[in-house]
Amino acid sequence: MKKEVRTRFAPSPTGFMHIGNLRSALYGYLFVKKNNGKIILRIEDTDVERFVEGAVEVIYSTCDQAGIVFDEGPREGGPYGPYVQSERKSIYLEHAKKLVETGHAYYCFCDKERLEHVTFMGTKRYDKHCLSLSKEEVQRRLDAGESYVIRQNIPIEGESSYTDLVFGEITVPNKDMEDNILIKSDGMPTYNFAHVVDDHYMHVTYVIRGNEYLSSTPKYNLLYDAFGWERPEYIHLTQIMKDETRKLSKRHGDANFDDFIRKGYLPHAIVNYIALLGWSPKSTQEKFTMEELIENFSVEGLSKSNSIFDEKKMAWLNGEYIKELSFEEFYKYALPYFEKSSIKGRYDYEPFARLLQTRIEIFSEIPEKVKFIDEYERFPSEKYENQRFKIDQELAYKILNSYLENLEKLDFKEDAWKDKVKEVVDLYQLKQGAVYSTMRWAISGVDVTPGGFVEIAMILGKEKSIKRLKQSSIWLKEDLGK
RNA sequence: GGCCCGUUGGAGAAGCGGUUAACUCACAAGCCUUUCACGCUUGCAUUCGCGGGUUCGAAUCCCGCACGGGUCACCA
Repeated sequence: MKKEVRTRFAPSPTGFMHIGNLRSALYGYLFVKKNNGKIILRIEDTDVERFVEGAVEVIYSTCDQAGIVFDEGPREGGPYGPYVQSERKSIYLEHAKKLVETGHAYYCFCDKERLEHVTFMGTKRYDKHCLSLSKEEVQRRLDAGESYVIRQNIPIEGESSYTDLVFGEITVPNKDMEDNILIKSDGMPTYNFAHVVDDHYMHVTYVIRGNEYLSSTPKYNLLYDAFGWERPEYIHLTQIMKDETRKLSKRHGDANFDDFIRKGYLPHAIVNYIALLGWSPKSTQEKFTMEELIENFSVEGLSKSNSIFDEKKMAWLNGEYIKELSFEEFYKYALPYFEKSSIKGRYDYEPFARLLQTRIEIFSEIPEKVKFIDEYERFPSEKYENQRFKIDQELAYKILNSYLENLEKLDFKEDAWKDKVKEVVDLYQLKQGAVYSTMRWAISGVDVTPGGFVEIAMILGKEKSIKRLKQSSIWLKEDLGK
């Protein structure tokens, strides 16, 4: 009978959710949903010094937004709790003692000074010094209240191997593995030990985690063997990199889920993007709903080499999702960015929003795109040149001046301003685009605007529009040396 | 440095002994257009880190080298 698929996401509460972490959670979730299994959330807080208040909330809020739901965990409850390691402290000590009894572990009383100079088999490793202590000696020192740790007793001979579902067979010589600490002197277990006993008692059958554990996994398997427990399957995940040599980490900034949300990314766009970073579907599909990700996920598609994070591609994907939003949804997301922009409270946002929906990839572009409303600065006259419409500066100058003629008398109505364009078109026998292109430059002074000349003029109002057009005519005249 | 893992264009990647080496982003060119953007079309690896070998045939199998990552904590 095939064993039930159960995996876990086991972050330590550091206070933020790194994008690589999120991806591990995602893959675990996809794997489990695809195989009718369960995913549990376990908080690994055995490092008392690094604990951050509110960190568990950050983990949950991130996963909630990302659409990752756990079957068991501190919030969900479940039959194998508690799901927070600090609440399981006594279990670990008890199990470590069992290992001591069977000779798979031993007490160690070595102090820091000794540890600093110790070498073993030519390397700087613990030398099994305390392994040779007699039972009585150990008991005596324990009774005397000496500080101790419990170390795993790893054989010196032979080698250990296992099969990882993505990397294949991994073999590590036993002599290369150190007798690492299972129980720290503060009585807390180390990761190395705690996760093994938890995974066993939580019936975890698939361990999905970062590949920094790839070569230490044999040690953990030795622990499973020592207890007589069944070893789980392993799926080790590659790293997400900033560039070829650097990991994407919080130290470099911008790697947290929350940062991207704040920048104006849609949660699902982030999820979709990171799903594709290190995993590839059998088809050429790029956009996936969560259901489709589940449907298509398979460990064969998992990559064996690290991937470099490319925010440009994520932005593209985000833009695709933005275009799909209904206008109401778009407006809801966009609103805070308008509130942060220079037009805050002075214009109706809606016309801008309508124009912007197909023109931005991330919401944080909004303030920038709207800035031209207040800012109008001299720009190089070369900007008027347009190969397609065959415009040079000379022609731009003529167009501009013809347009300006009797402009004050004109009604400030959209149609009137459009008719004026036609007039100039006829005058010089041009394509409409030539006039619009010139006028858009003259009135905005920037490369990109939401909407064309007439839309901008309507937003700016008659007075401001005419003022800008006159100004641009003066600048152009100067540049032409007239 | 020892051990473990990896290496296909600028980025993500498909490819699993015979393909014109998919596809997406980026980039470039062109088309369309009342600007910009969207959209559309085309281009972008004569070659798969390098060198050998096996084979009629290698990105795909084998060996060596180089490069990159991971790991060697009372951190996880």
